[in-house]
Amino acid sequence: MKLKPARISAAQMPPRLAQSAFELFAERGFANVNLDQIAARAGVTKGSLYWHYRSKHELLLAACNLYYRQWHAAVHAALAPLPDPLERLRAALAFSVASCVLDRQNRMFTISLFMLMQEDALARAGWAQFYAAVREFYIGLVAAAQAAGRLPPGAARRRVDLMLEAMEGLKLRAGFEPQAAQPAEQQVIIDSLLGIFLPQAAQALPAGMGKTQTPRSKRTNQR
Amino acid sequence: MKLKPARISAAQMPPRLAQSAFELFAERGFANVNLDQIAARAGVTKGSLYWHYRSKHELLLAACNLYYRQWHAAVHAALAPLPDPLERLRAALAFSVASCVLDRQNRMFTISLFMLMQEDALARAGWAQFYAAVREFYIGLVAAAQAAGRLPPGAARRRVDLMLEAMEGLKLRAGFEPQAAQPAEQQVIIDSLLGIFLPQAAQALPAGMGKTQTPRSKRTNQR
DNA sequence: ACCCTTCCATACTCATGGGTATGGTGCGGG
DNA sequence: CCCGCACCATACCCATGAGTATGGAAGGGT
Repeated sequence: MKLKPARISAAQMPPRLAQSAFELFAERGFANVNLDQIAARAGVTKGSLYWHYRSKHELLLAACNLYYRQWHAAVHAALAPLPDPLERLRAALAFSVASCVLDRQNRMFTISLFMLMQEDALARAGWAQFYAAVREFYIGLVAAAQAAGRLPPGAARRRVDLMLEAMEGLKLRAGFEPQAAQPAEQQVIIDSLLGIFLPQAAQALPAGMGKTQTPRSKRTNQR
Repeated sequence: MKLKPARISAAQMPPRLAQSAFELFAERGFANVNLDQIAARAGVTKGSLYWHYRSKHELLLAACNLYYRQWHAAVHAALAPLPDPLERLRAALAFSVASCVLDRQNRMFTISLFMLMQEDALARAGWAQFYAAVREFYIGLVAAAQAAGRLPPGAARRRVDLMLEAMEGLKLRAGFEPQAAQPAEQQVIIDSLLGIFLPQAAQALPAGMGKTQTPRSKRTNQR
């Protein structure tokens, strides 16, 4: 790999370590990676690692922030050449599905992160910020497509929320139903998610809904 | 708690240990619970634990299976007194949201389990079976409500899939947005999930959604 | 040249926890 | 009565891995 142990500037050592950490975390999960392996992948040892980071926890957060920044950069790069609003939305969905749902390593990293978030407020805050940014990003895409008449108008925020929740659910499902995570399924998934923004049953449904009576039952709220 | 160390039949020791394991796992996550604590909660020590289970992994799976059985029993008990199909669906959603989305301990257990599934085929198979059963259960409820004219017909399977994925996504979101997991939100969430089965956009708006018109502001999406 | 700061490698400490070895206790049956 | 098995407690082993102590090499300033 590395032909010469050509001096690596110390200034770029922290991101290099964070990158190594991210790759190993994505491969095996937070709990199954130790600091020696991370340092080794970066071409150094634990002594160097502890000079740049104070703890494994700090490195964990650095790896997360690295992931957030790279994800944003990649999705913006994927959309940059596309002018049409609907195509931009479709491309964003395609990238999200390919990276977040179908990619095993990304899933491993994310689920490890969700586990960490259960007990770490900083990790929670970081993800919350990332998620909010992604949400606003999608709302903007949908609003643009609606304004251009490429999507039926209305309820952009709610539909984006539903879409993101469904995507997260799909991610989890892909973890235990490998057949749902085949690359061949990508287009189906994208169309399905896109269908959330087409509420008019334009999605290959038998159009037979005559009675749409609203339920008015009383609720019993046991448990 | 336990007034007397009154002999506990050895036959009920395995489920007792599995129950203790489940409670501790739900409290702190798989990785943060050791076998001594599990045994102590069951009123025994590790020697006894290893007589009934061969490894922590085996106990893990037993705790999962216990959870699956208890969940099925609880949801069926909640629906038993309800005759109306739509009320049954609503009650099932209420129970699912209360137990799977809003309950912190349940979330902790589930996310630990998803982490475990990434590397353990048996855990994956167990959850896949549970998930399939829940899916069929909901499809039955929806189909019954549709057949009774209480829901617009069509696409029961697809909508149930979308609903379950959204619920899983909500679970994850509740983990890092505590304000979305307040008990007060329960009814909003239930109505929102129920709205998936009412494709005509007749769904009540979730709170905090005053302006439903399409925003047309330009946004700069840096960082 | 010299020192001093930065950066990194080596070798250690030490807590943790899964798993095991072994010995004890209660109880049913011969 | 006592033997033996089922069941459980105690004490141990030991691999793992985070964190630390320490010393050495590189490079810049004076």
